[in-house]
Amino acid sequence: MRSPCCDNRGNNNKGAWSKEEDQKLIDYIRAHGRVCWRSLPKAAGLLRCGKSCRLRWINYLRPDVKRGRFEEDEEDLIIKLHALLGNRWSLIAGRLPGRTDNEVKNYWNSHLRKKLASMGIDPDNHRVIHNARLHRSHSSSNATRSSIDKSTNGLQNNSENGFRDDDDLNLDLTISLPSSQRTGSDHLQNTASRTLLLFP
DNA sequence: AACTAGCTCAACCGCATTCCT
DNA sequence: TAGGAATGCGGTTGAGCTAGT
Repeated sequence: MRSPCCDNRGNNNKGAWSKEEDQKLIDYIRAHGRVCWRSLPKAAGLLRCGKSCRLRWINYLRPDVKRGRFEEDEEDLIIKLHALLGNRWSLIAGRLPGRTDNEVKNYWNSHLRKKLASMGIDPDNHRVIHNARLHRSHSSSNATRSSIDKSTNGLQNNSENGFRDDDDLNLDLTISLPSSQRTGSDHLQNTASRTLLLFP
């Protein structure tokens, strides 16, 4: 029905990007700005599909991409946001300047899932596993855990907001983007009355 | 030194959503 | 308003690296 967004006719490169390809993409975007991704590869002389170029730019080549280890406060923020938003990686990443959705997703799956599990918290729904052995010896784990307790249990028990104890955490939210990305229409709005301001 | 298991992360894939005519 | 094109998103894969045996 719909034609594939990438024509896999066999003349497109796949796999890791070479330095030359990176440079071509950087040079082209510097010269022309962000144009149509579909036409970019041809115009830039790249044997890649537009999707691949977009991903490479957003996740790796963008000048404002922050690389390296996640700070402890970033970890806590990811955990809190995941408790509220679920696997909405792009929304979570939008709250972490310089981080990409792919990076956050990878970090969640490789580090934070295990961290929460080791603390006796189900990483999928952020609820305490009652019969789990809790490891409270690690100080950062304690801090993280207590923050999660506040954010999740606090929500669950927030009767004045009308939340029931068994309310699902997959809430509808009103979320404003970081100021650098915000536009007049750039926000998600829910029609229900449950509005959580994630940050004051 | 050689092998293996586990981990990390860049990249791919397919579906969903938005945009445009 | 419908339908196709373009873009965005989240799940998954696999290559490369490292630690353990």
